[in-house]
Amino acid sequence: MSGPDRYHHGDLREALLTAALSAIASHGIAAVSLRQLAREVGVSHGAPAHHFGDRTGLFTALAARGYDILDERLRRAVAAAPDRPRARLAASGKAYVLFAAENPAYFEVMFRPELLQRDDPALVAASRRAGAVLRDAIAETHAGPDKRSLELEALKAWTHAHGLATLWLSGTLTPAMAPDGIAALADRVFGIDTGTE
Amino acid sequence: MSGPDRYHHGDLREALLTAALSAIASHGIAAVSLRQLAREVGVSHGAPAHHFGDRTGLFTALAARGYDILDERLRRAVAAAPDRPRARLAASGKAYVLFAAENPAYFEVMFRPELLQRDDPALVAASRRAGAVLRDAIAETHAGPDKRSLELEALKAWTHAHGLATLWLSGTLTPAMAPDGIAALADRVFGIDTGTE
DNA sequence: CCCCTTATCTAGACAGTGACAAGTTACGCT
DNA sequence: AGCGTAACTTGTCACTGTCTAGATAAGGGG
Repeated sequence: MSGPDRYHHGDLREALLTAALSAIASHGIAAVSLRQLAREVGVSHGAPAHHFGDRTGLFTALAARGYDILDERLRRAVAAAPDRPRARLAASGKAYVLFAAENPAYFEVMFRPELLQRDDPALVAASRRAGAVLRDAIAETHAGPDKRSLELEALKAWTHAHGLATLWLSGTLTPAMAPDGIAALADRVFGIDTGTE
Repeated sequence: MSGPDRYHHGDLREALLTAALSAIASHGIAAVSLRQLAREVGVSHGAPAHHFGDRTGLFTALAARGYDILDERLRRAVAAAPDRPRARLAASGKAYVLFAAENPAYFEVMFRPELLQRDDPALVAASRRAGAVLRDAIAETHAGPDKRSLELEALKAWTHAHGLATLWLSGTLTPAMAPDGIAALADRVFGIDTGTE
């Protein structure tokens, strides 16, 4: 019962998720089909439905996992940054962009609401966790309890990082704009001093 | 030959484009099918292929049209803004976000590279035209010929506007972040003085 | 007026898809 | 040992994009 062709796969859910991830990375999210994934994993075309119910169920599970990874990346970046508020903010912005650049498949699925079940508990929880990191990093930049302006600063930082990430991933940025890679570009955009300016 | 059921549609290409636009707006881009569009327009399922060749051909034509509208919006905003460089820059950023908010279907299709033929001449030309407006608005904010820093400022403004637009459209922004609509939010993010701060 | 070229559209077929329903197999617990 | 249930298979349905060959209309010489 340990043969490769046993009835029970053993860890089909995990196998499907990783297969989906690499399929998105190599052929784009639109080209991912449940049947193809099932074929790659060596399972019948109806099997995925048991674990994810739906096509959106699979993508939702992937997105939740993506938020977890992003969360961890942000926390590490903030912890490693110099102990100055602005530096922490810039570090988290850069970490956000780098996460997107290094995990395009996760990032892509995370912001495609039509492919997600947005009220899925796991997804909502993971998303909240990651969002809190960014907001905490912002909170340090403000001494006073000006909540209104704090929210605005958080939003500015988020939109900035998100815009850079999506434009980079969509391939819209010309090579002239990013001659030395996304990391260096993020440094410049977020005003991180690398000695080049 | 002016009956509603004549063999030649007369303006099938245009009819398909507008049908696609409203279909995207109401059911999302993933739910748009060539066959459904053909059905709505009252034409056989193979007819669209003649005008667009491909599913991506239709979306490419839509995207090019979107860039033209964005171009015009940006030009008008810059022209109407106060004659101070920073004000023009903020106005163009706001116009970018408002274009996205008011034309979600166009905006969505414009930044979905997997649905587009990115080397289509009409698309490339329209995209270049719109991009030039933003860069010109930036150029005015810089007196010196510091090309490097100019490119950076243009990129910052673009990523900022693009991030805000995509986050707004994806529905990721919580209502608490934008209690008074996207226009007011854009004002705050771009630092346009509306008397609230 | 007829013919022929060209653009436009129809009709049929094919492989592939997501979803659903019903049946089959194996695991785990008592 | 037996049984409940989770895991998976098999078959089917309506639908999709794309390809093909054929039908129809419009227009321009002769």
